Amino acid sequence: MTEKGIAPVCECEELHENIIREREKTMPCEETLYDLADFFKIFGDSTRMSILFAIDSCPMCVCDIAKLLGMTKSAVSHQLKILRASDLVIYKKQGKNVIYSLADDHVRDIIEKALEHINENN
Amino acid sequence: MTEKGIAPVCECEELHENIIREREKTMPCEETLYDLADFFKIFGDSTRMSILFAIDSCPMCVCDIAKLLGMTKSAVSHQLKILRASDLVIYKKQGKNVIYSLADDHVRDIIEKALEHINENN
DNA sequence: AAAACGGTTGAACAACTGTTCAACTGTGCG
DNA sequence: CGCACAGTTGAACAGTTGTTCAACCGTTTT
Repeated sequence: MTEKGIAPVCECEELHENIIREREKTMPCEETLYDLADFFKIFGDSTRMSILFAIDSCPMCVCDIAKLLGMTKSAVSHQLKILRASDLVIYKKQGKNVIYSLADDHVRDIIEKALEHINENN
Repeated sequence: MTEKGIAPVCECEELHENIIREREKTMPCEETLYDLADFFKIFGDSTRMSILFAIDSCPMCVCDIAKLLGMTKSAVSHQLKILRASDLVIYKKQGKNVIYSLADDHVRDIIEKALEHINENN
């Protein structure tokens, strides 16, 4: 509560005030921060991560994804909707089936980097 | 419900069964999937994203971060704890202050890739 | 020693998120 | 046509998550 308001009371104010002002200029706009967070939120679920790995280099229909992951079609479909909305997957209809595949290589690149970090820090 | 059980009833079973079996072998182990998701979950919050940008190339104390982002010290500290646990930030004590900075360059790389994707897809 | 400040922590609450369930659409086949 | 199946969708429920609040610890200053 004491941190709020126009007049901060922290004693180090005079010392670090310039640092804060400096940083304020180089900070990305709020919209970018939200976009970034929303983007990463998609990857922050093991189900969606599984789906991405499943269809990586091997397009699959919803039914097969569900069977592979041991989930209901409904649950998979809900997650695919989210992945679609983020342009991470594309799909094409093939008779009764809907075949999903990865949208582009960014997904692979990002996951690659993440694996590097995880492996380095056990 | 119909999807569960040992005997899948999906008609396309015979056709795609081999695809599923193939994919099952190349799927990462469950632990890796959870680790990946947990890792990305950290980035999936605009507050934590803001903190990462704030201390990027400019180490800051908790108090300054709080003032810069217009948050309480408590809220910032809670998030820093999560970032610490994921080895994304490091810190050193300096008198009364605790100075936080980015742990390594992976963070920058990953955010870079994400920005690419976002900018391409509007 | 006492006061002041930076920082951390746990509990509580509100907001969000993922799965389930049931109902529905659309395509293919007998 | 009518049935079976693939897939989607909205509501509901349970589990998770982020912020607030209050109390606390450690260091510095007077």
